[in-house]
Amino acid sequence: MNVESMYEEKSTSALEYLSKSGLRVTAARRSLVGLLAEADRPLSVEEISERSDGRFDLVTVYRNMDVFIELGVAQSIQLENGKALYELSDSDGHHHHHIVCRSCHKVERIDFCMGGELERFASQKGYSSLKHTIEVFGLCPICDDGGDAVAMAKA
Amino acid sequence: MNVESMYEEKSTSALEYLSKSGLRVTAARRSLVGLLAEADRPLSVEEISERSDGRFDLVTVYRNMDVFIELGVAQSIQLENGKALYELSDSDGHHHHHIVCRSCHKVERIDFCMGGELERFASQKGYSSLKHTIEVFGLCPICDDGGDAVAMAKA
DNA sequence: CTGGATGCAAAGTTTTTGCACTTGA
DNA sequence: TCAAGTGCAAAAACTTTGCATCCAG
Repeated sequence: MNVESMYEEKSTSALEYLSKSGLRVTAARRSLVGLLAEADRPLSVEEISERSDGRFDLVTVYRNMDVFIELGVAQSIQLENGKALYELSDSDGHHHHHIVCRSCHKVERIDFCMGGELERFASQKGYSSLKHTIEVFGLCPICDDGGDAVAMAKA
Repeated sequence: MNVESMYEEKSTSALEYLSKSGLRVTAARRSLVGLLAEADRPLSVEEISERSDGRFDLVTVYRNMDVFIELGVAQSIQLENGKALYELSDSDGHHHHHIVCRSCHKVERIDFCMGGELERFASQKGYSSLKHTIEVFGLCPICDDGGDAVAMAKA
């Protein structure tokens, strides 16, 4: 399978799920899902808006990201500064986490998840509808070198 | 040791650390640290402000929480909605995480941390200055019962 | 003393809301 | 058809900045 058809599959399954859930597959939602599917990394609201090229409004991003997350079609990463990045969920339900560079905001995927134990613990405590977030923040190799220089430039 | 002296110890060690770091121990910082030490759970900026009873300004909360976090004296929890809660770090450097009820926002402490493996992984990838966040979100036993009722009321 | 810290007011940023219009099912 | 979804504009919520004043060291 080539890369394009992978994106297509990801989009299609997300849109089908919307439809099955009784929600409409609008032009804006097609674009939004497509754009997220093609992105090689989680995007901020601002980035999504930039890449939309006027096909839909900022408000539509906010409203639909809420919808997508509620539905489980997308998920968000909360950065240290309170801003969020969004990405489509893996269609196979596979769960993963991220390493985020706190300087350049590059996001690297960590393809394993150790949340099971945590959720089991929470479950024992009587909690339901569990979700979890696990993110690692650090300086990536590139920014680590440049880091001191940047710090000095600011001083 | 009674509860009050525990709070006192927590505050004192945080304030001493400020001082050692060359920062001033002001009245506002005393209050702020004291208030966080006495709280039985992480607080939002709004809650901190409410509990300050006019002893310091909202701006002072923002500015000092940044300082405290930079220093490692406090840490934040990013909620699903992008808002943050703040708490003093354990003075022994012991690391812990939380279960947050997504309905009533009650926060329960999870007294173990499985972040070591993650940070090791990130470290191997060349990342430095690592930190991680692990939070579990769910409905607490109380809200789980009420949950349906609330959902119906909204519909 | 004096530079770090604070308070107040004002600006900047991000997110939500209201409402008329459009459109997918 | 006609409610769900959208865009625009305006409001609300949240956070940061500038600057005069204050006070901890």
